[in-house]
Amino acid sequence: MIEQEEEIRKKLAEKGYRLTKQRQVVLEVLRGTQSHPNADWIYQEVRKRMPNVSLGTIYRTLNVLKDAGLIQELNYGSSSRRYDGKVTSHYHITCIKCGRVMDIDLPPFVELEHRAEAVTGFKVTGHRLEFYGICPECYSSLKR
Amino acid sequence: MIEQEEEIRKKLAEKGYRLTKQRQVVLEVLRGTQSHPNADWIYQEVRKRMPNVSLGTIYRTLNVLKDAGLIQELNYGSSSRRYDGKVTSHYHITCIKCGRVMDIDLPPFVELEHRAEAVTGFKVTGHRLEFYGICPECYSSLKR
DNA sequence: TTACTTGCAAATGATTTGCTCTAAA
DNA sequence: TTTAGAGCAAATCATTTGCAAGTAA
Repeated sequence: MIEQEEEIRKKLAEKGYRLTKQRQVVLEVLRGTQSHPNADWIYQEVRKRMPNVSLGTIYRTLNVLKDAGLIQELNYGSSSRRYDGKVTSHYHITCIKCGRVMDIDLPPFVELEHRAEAVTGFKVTGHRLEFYGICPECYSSLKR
Repeated sequence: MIEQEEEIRKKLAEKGYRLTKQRQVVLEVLRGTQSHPNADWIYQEVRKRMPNVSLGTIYRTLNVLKDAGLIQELNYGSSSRRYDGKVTSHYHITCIKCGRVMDIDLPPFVELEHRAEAVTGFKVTGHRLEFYGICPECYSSLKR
């Protein structure tokens, strides 16, 4: 399930980074949650295993992991950036009541990029699609 | 072309806001540009016409105009929020080389929301779709 | 007249950075 | 052994807020 340590080391090395204990733990924390946490939440989790880690290291680590293609950054919407241990392209939906972010099980709509390319003249390299709505829990509490 | 002053006043009044000179000028600046500027750029522009305006007022004004539905906030991606004088729903494309943001002339894909709703169980209220790519200018300079 | 708004400056929150020491390769 | 990385604290950047004075309705 979890990517081999050597695989991770290799991806880091390609960008000139080393594999450190801190980077390993951040990655494990991110892969071990369904939530899409921000730096501070990750910091609290990592501290449980490494009490001396600093928030600055968390930020630096997240940028390194992102640069190495090991994690994904989801910074649209809220005031702080959120991270995702999944790197395969997929969409998210945010609950406008409780702020929860969920993965959406839909394949990427590549045809959207073709249409954008045709209309703009840009060489389109990617897209981001974010849905907003009310989650089942919040929806039922609205009716109560 | 430009919405009537009374129309603007009405939209503000619906939310309990007054129409002030500052709000008028910010709105005019935003409607008078094709770019999708951030608060600081708007501040510089407004200062040309109102030298005593403060940056705090710009921020407050942008939030008021957004709340009244007179402008749109585009805060995904870059470190500072960008604003758009158009409120009709449309998509954007960002050049990953020069940072330019352009409007895309495509109708909203409402069927995407239906598919997300079917898959997640959320009551979907909206979506945001952002494209990334290389603009024609940057693309041709790459080949030089 | 009376709230709502402004300008100003200080405060806040998220993220980055400089520096010295530590540890990965 | 060499050089990237960690921890700590200070710095930075974008945005918000408290307050006294100004102004739209």
